[in-house]
Amino acid sequence: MMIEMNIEAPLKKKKENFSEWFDDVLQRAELVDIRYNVKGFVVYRPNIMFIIKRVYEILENLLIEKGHKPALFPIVIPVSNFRKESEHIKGFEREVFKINEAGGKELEEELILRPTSETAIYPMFALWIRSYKDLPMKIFQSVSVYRYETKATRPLLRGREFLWIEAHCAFTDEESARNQVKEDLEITKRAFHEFGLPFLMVEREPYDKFFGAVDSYAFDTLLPDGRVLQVATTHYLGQNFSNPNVFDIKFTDKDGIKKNVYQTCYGPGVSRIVAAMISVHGDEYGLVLPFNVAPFQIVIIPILKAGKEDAIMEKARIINQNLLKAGFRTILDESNERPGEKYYKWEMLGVPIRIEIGDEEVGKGFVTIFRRDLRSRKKIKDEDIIDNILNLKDLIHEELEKRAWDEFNSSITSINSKEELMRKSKKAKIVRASFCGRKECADEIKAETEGLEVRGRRIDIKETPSDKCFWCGKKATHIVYLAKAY
RNA sequence: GGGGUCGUGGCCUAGUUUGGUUUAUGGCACUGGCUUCGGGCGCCAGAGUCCUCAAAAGGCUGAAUGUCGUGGGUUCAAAUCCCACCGACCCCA
Repeated sequence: MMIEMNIEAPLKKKKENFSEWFDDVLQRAELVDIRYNVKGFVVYRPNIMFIIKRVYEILENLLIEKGHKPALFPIVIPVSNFRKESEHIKGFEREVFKINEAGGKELEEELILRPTSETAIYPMFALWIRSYKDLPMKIFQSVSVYRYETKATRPLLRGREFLWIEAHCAFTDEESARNQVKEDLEITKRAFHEFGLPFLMVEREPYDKFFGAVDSYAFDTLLPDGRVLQVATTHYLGQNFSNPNVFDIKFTDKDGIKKNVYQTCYGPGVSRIVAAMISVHGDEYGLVLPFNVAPFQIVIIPILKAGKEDAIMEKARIINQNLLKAGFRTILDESNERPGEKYYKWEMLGVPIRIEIGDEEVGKGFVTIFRRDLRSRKKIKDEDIIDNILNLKDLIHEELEKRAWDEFNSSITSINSKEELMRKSKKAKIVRASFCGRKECADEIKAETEGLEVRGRRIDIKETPSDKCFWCGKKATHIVYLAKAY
């Protein structure tokens, strides 16, 4: 049974002005406070930290399951470490924070705040790795990193401090390292399944690689304003960092010969993943969280009536206890607010399921179960509550994920020519086209289309291009996806 | 990197055009009370930048001084005009 509700929404529709909606929901749900007085830095408030901790937990568990071990490296890196890999330094030096003074004295050697930790971790790898028996070495850390972004900063989407996990691995040979990249992709796919987020899994074009990588792979998701957001990357580093001219990470192999390791690194962006979940699933009533991510999965609202308070509260407490025993994260809202006020509050925070218990529920032996995603109600008999929720949680997740993927897939438009692109450019969010692979072509596209970027080629499926590049008409080598990006 | 718009109590907003009658308008949120609860109801009252002083805590009262992002300037007089800085948003490269 569904009940139609014509209730004024606290937020505007996100499709009308995503930017405004996003800022508004961050404030109304008390997620981040942007008033901290340093540009590009925000305060993460409790409501979002509970979500962030769940995201970390999901990703860390997947990594640990695959044999990664946690570690924690210093936030400061000596400039001399940082300069060792020439491409790496070239890419990052313009956006690092530097410390050159402490205790009122100039430091002997300048330190940087990690923009990423290759140059902090790999010198230690060089000390730790001695034998092929030490390999593979798989280490990760959950930290914040610092980049002096010059483009406009946005809370969660692009900050000068952001949260992520970085996993760093070393192997005896190229094949093992390349397999690690595949494993990283699998981990990301599984995690994104939990998050209910759609993605494009691509290999970045050669000129668009991570600074210091041999090959770069990335996950892009799509925000409601039509721009894509890179939410995770994994890189095959080869021996770029391990060779004798850089960190010289070497081991003695079975054959007694000293060899340099092959490496990979992997970085899912936690701030951005949370931003994407907020943006993709949320609506004009606030957050909509996937069941497994939600810090609270079920909220129980007692609706008191004069003279019946005790019976109503007792039923609410019993049901709360039973749900806790069944393993759900629940909360019983016993505050003095009116029921309507509680509905708005918990809907804003995205709790997937709400159970309402009032006089009628007590008298007739049922509860009212409300789904946050559809905002619909059903009456469920007391004895069926647990079964119903077990069923409902899968259903909710399935539908949430499907809605997101449908929206995502319908945003991809295939294009055969420049003219077609210009004609459809208003509608097309993600563009699929045959491409020549030249950087000059990509630059030209970006300049002439208000920022459409070549994001790369898909790696989950093989796609055969037609013979001509859609833009320049020269020979096409592969199919790429293009989008405006954050 | 270039250009534009903007910054007023916790949040949003009126006032800026034409400097003075503003001890800054209204709403939300907040505090106390009534209301006792099926979508954030209604009514009453309060407080609402910061600091200092007097009075034994709190409350209350009174006084001086200040206040519209920060600092400086013009002026008898500045939220309002000018300059610089900081920050936000949008557009372009």
